[in-house]
Amino acid sequence: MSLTIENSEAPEVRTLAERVFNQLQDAIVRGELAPGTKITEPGLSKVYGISRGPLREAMRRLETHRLIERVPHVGARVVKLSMQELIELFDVREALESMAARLAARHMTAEEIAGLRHVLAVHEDQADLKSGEAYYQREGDLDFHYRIVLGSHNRMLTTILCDDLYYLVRLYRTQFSASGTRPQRAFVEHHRIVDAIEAGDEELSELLMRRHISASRENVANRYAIVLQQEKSSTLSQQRIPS
Amino acid sequence: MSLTIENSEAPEVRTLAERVFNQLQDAIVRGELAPGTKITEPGLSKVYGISRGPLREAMRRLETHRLIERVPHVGARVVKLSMQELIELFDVREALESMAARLAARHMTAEEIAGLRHVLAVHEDQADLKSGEAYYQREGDLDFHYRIVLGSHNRMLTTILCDDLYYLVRLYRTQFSASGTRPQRAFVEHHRIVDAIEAGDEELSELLMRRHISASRENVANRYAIVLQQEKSSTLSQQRIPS
DNA sequence: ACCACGCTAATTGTCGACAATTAATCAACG
DNA sequence: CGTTGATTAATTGTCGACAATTAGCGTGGT
Repeated sequence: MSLTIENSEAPEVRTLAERVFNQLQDAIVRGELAPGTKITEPGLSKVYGISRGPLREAMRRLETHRLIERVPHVGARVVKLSMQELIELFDVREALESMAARLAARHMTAEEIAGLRHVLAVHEDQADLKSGEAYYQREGDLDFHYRIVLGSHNRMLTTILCDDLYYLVRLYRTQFSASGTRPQRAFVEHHRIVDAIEAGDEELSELLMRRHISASRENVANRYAIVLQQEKSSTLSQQRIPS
Repeated sequence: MSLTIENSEAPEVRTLAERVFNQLQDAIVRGELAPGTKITEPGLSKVYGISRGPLREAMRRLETHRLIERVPHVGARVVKLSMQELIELFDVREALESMAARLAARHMTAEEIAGLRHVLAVHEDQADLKSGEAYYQREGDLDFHYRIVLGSHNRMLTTILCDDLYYLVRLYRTQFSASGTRPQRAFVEHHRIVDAIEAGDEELSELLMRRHISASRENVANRYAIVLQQEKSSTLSQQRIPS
């Protein structure tokens, strides 16, 4: 019947390494494993009840996804994210996703565009319910970008963005606990991007996506600057209690 | 003097897995392992005289670099490159390297720019010696792009381009045995890009790099179209010899 | 009191063997 | 003769143990 849909509730990842990789990935992205936490192979192998073999493979995959950092003969620890790297991530996203929008304008099918508009509608309703909160909006925003990347019909681009970078995006959002964009403006921008894609306007699609992500970066940068100042003053007020 | 050059002849890869990974990577990129060749763990472990443990790790790294393709419980084989994927690679490069050029115009130091001009000069001399051949020119061209990416001072961008994609670029060049650009025009374009970077003109640097890679893509596409036609007629003439 | 050296404990790197899954061959049947 | 089925061989996935390297700690000397 279908080619890619699994038959029942358990798609059953074929290998232990893959399963523990997914579990660890989720644990890191959701913040259950704090950044900077040292990861030890015997420890995790006991926790997950598997041998060190598959676990090493899972850790190697986590390393390539930049969710953990390893140094030979020393060990691995969950990535500690810095503002510098967050800006870098936004620059990479700006480059890749603007290209994705251009290709989406060229290749996206009518069905895919319809799905995109549907996501946007649901997205908007949720934000109406809890206006300002924009909690579920994060996943909606991610879904929006995700679908445009898929719409580029560029396998390499899709792999880099969806398999390699989006986990980092989510990790940043949890660690900095900041929603990337204000719903109001983001909605408008999202709609304009879809309009451009539907019109097949490659140049405009690319330009709008570029501005959209650039605005996100500026917004996050400003938020973070404020947080930095708050922590700074807070630290100063607590200086009377050393150590 | 330089940041990325190792201190002597043997930087001493600390682990067996890393060494065999480098060896396999070289073997694949240089074409010693033909595309589509099936890779078997016991076989390679005997060839390289190591156990299957480190070898599996090396193969996993090769997989993430897209140099081999693996399917669970079945095996791995060297990537078979298609024209479709080559175009995809060029699109990704266009997006990332144009961003790199923009950031390079913003962040590149005087020393780095001087090094870039030096590469261009050597590059040109070699092409003067063996005009038309453009054999060493490939490495020179790669070195040029490499340095601009480093000049972006964006660690994430550098990792994606230099560690993940450039091996694929080299692999494509060996498999299709086609130098990406004609030396004449490439030289001019390279010089203009460096000029723009030195002038700190972000917009122009990005635009020129984008055109440069786009032109490369068109050139390769045309060459490949010709090769396709040749093979087509050649196959037709050999149809009298089946099997 | 401070620095240097050696030792110990823990973790990573590596190895060989066993179990599970897959693909292919061969035989039997329609 | 084609097709289906089971058996067999090979490869991958997994495991536990051993070796190598590192970091921390304690001791001794200056």
